[in-house]
Amino acid sequence: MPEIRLPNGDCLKVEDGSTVLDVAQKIGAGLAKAALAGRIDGKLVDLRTPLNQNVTLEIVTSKDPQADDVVRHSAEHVMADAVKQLWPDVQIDVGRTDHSEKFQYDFKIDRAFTPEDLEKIEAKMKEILKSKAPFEREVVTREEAKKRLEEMGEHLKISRLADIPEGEDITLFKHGKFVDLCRGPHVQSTSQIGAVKLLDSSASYWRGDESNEMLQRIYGTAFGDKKALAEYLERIEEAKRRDHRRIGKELDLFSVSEEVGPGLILWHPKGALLRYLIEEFWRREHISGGYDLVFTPHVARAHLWETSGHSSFYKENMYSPMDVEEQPYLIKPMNCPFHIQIYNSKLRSYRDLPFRWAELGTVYRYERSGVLHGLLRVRGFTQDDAHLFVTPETLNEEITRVIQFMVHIYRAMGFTEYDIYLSTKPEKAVGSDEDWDRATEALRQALEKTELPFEIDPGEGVFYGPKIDIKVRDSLNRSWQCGTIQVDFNLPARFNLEYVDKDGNRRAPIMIHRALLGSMERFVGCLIEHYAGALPLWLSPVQAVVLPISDKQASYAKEVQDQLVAQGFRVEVDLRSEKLGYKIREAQVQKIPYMLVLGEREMAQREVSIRKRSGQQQSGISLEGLVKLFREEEEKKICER
RNA sequence: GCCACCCUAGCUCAGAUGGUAGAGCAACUGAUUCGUAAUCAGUAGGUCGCCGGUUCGACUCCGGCGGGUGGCUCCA
Repeated sequence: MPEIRLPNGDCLKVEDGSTVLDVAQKIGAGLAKAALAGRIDGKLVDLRTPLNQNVTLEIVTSKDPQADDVVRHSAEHVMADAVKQLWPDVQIDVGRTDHSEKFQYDFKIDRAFTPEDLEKIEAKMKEILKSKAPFEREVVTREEAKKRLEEMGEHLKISRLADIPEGEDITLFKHGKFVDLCRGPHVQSTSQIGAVKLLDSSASYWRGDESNEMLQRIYGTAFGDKKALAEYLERIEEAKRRDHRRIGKELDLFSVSEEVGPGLILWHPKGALLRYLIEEFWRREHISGGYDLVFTPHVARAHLWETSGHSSFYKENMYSPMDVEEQPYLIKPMNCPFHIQIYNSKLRSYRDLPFRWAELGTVYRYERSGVLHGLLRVRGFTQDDAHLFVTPETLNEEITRVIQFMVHIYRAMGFTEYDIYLSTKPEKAVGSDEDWDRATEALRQALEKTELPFEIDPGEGVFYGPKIDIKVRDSLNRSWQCGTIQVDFNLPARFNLEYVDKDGNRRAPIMIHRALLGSMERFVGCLIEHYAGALPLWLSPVQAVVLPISDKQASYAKEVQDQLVAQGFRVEVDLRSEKLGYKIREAQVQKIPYMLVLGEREMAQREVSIRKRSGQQQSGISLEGLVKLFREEEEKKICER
């Protein structure tokens, strides 16, 4: 008789063949009713999983962080069921529930689902939920599973059978008449899926490979109750309101012109000012952080890219060569070979190392039309790049230093939470396994030293080396790929980089490639969404607008503007003969941090009244007081929203 | 690039079944001088993304191209 250990420390003896659900029933009827899944030794399992050995078991109810995943996974089955009922010839592939609050399922069908189809499917799903069909689990042999799937005409699914490792139970899950090859976990019955909503449909390649046929994928979400769904939909609306493309237009920050070409950003004056402010901060911090700034050209002879390996390993992202006096030249997709040329311009000594060379380097990469997206994915962008040339002795120390510097910069920009990934050797790669191991190990050790939590992302490194990717979390808890740190033994070898060591021997330096913000384009897009356009004072293109109540205060208004401008602030004045409410609304829509209201009173006292974009008001502020207030807020870099 | 959808005034959007277009906001002009998110009136503004086809006639139907959106794949 297996012994089951419970979270409260209790031990429970159960009969052979008892399931997770049986245990829930034994502990309490109420708990059994609320049970959505189990967790055995930390791993999520289906309620119907038999307990054959001594384990630690936790019953997952709606309060569990993973509860929604179970609900969504169950909804996946319900959706596949609904689609099969509506289109009996459809073949199901697989579903997926990730942690993005969505589930999906792929279908082989010779049409694309329309929004009306989704409505029909959703209606059918709701019928199924009402039917309160219980989920049933059946363990079968491989042959039996194959036979059953063949009978159902699920040929795509049969190929998935081969993915199940030998020795693992092959389980079929059934609710109503619908049977699916699946591992679970599922809720007890469809009635526990409180709310479903289909979100979208699109095509996707079978097994994610673009040489395969396309399947139709439907995305949906599900929650235990309707309130949670409503909150989710509200979050989606909020994300739409913050869309940097929308805010970028509203605040007149940037645009893309069909005439110029897709993925090529035009920075309008206010957007350019925002970028300038970030860049100035970036340059100052780099100089004080031990970096040197460099500038390099936008094109180089094709030969340079052959030496670097880009011509073979990065070809699909590079634009066609141009002819310059019968020599082929290429537009740069990366800055590294140029910095390498600077390194190679003279003989280097170990005493000179490390070099830390930073450049806001504009690169051009061919991105397929379908992937372009606002400022986040473009064809021409400026990386906040740097290359460090270091000796093996200081490699780890330098990586640690880069990570710490990066965190410092992110904090200043208002980002305090990160997801960090260590990406290892990809399939297409240059260099020996030994170098790759050394480089990967260096990154890992540096990360461990900083005590920042990270995950391994296998096979996701760049062709010349492994990397650390840093994603910042925004105010909606979404994560954005920004920084990257890469260790590289390959380019130094390809370009024969060397330095003279203490003993007089020549050795190869190691390169660290790194970008913190990623690119100015992406980072500004990210900032806009993080702050919903309400940028902190130090980054606001317009920091304050002076609003005289009537024409009588016009000259005083200009005087206030002039004085603040003279103090280095970015201040506008609205002299139009509009009512105060109108001017405030406009400033509010423009997300200007401070509105300075001037009427008879203020003019007489030579003061201003302030209204923050938060709605907060304060009157009787002297100009000196205002300057002090602004300076302090700029210094803090923190934004009140 | 692939799949689906979309493209009407600067912006947001209306415009069954084919008969060459409208609203709100913005802009401009005038009046208003009004204390914390929209004062009133008037004016102007569109070869309905582009090219071709069908038709007596196309913003509406068909085809091609361009651009966009959501995915797939890829990525700073």
